[in-house]
Amino acid sequence: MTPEKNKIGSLPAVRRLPTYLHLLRSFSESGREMVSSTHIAEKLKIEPIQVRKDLAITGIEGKPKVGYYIPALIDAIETFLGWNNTTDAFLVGVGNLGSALLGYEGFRKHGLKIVAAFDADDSRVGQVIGDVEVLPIHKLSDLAMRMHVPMGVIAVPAESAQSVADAMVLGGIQAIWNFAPRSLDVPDGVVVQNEDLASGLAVLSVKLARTREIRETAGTMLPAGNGG
Amino acid sequence: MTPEKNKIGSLPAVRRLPTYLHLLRSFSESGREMVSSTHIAEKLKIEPIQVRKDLAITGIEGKPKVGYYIPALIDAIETFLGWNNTTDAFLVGVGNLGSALLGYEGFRKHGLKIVAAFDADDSRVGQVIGDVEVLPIHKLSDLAMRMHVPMGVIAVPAESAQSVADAMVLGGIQAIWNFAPRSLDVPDGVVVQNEDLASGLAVLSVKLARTREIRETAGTMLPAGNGG
DNA sequence: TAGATTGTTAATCGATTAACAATC
DNA sequence: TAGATTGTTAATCGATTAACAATC
Repeated sequence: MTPEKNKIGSLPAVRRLPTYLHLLRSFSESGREMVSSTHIAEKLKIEPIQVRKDLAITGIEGKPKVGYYIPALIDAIETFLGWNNTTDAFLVGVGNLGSALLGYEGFRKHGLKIVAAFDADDSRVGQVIGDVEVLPIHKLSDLAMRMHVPMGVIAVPAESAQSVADAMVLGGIQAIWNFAPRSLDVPDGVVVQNEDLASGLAVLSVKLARTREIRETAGTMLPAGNGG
Repeated sequence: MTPEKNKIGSLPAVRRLPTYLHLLRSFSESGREMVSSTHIAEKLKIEPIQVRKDLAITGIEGKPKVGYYIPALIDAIETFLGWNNTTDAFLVGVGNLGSALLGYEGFRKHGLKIVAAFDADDSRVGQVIGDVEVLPIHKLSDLAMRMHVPMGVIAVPAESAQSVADAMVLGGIQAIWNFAPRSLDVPDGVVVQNEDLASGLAVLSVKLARTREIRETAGTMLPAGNGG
């Protein structure tokens, strides 16, 4: 009954929440007020029951026959994710990916504010990317401690990821968003989210290979393709 | 028995394969030849049985008591993912993220080669990023058709993602790696992999909130923090 | 009211984990 | 040989889907 009990929600459901949020915001911008699970499901090509189950973890309640009140739903998702409060973060590694993350305005809408960037490469130190100056990596721990920064983003090569994580832990950082393709050793109480882009590519590669097989098999089974 | 029957493997398992691959390559570089599931599991902090199950989808077989022969294992994973052949791809949208993807050398190791980039913004057309010149978006369909490009990468804002997908489909592209935060309408036979960075951030945000709750609860239950 | 939609409770499905025989 | 590790078959766990009573 009470919204937001100690529900955590299944992780797959949590992963889907930002997708709902995007859609709801676009509905909201086009002046819409109410939406049903059926309609959301159609747009996202999933099942209505899954939509209702997913939204339930935020504590929101809809109205039978009517659906959900969009502003309340947006607020419920944002609150559940903690995205209506800003979380400060340090980013380490201002190569291609790091610079892209630093320059991405959209994180603001996700409550994430990168307040400082670091790099081990002296030639990058002093650069200003986005609004942020790149600082030498050895200043990270101390600064994180003094600023009580809760989150760190790792965008360095695999080889240096662990040492960066160590520095973050030393600085009291509690959550690490890790874009380096290797697993990190951190003490209990520090949470890590690995974001290996190669995972998505792996799935896509396998799917592509499969559709090709199907296509070829179909080809040998028919007299001829309906050629062009 | 025969390696690579029509096994597809569970998607979560496929997502983990690149992680194994990274680790195995680093073992390989340090001159190692054999590895057991136990050892892989330790490094990645997962269960040995999961490692064996995951590796089994590639068709590889290990030897009792000894483990797996690393070069064969690397080859099996690469073959399963199709990463030992190069897949050509077009990338659309050379903003922050698009440029980062374009500049990322590591995709070569994943069999992905971005052979052309496109943008709707005239001021970006003609720029050279990585080795690739940025072309006007209206050339995409025709060029994709002539070059038989199988894969497209979408790195444009949500609003223009669908029209880019349409152009890709028109050009005969069969697999779309979509970094725009919205779902795409594509015909049957075209596969889409959505890569919404916000999903990972959502999970991390919820985990962080949870650890904080635990910390605070623990705080109220103890006489005092072991201060500093 | 009648009907559409929610939210709960149960059933199914798939992935992970456990147990253990086979084997080098 | 003895023992460690694989790979198979079974059990558990969790997420998705289905069925349906509650309700605006």
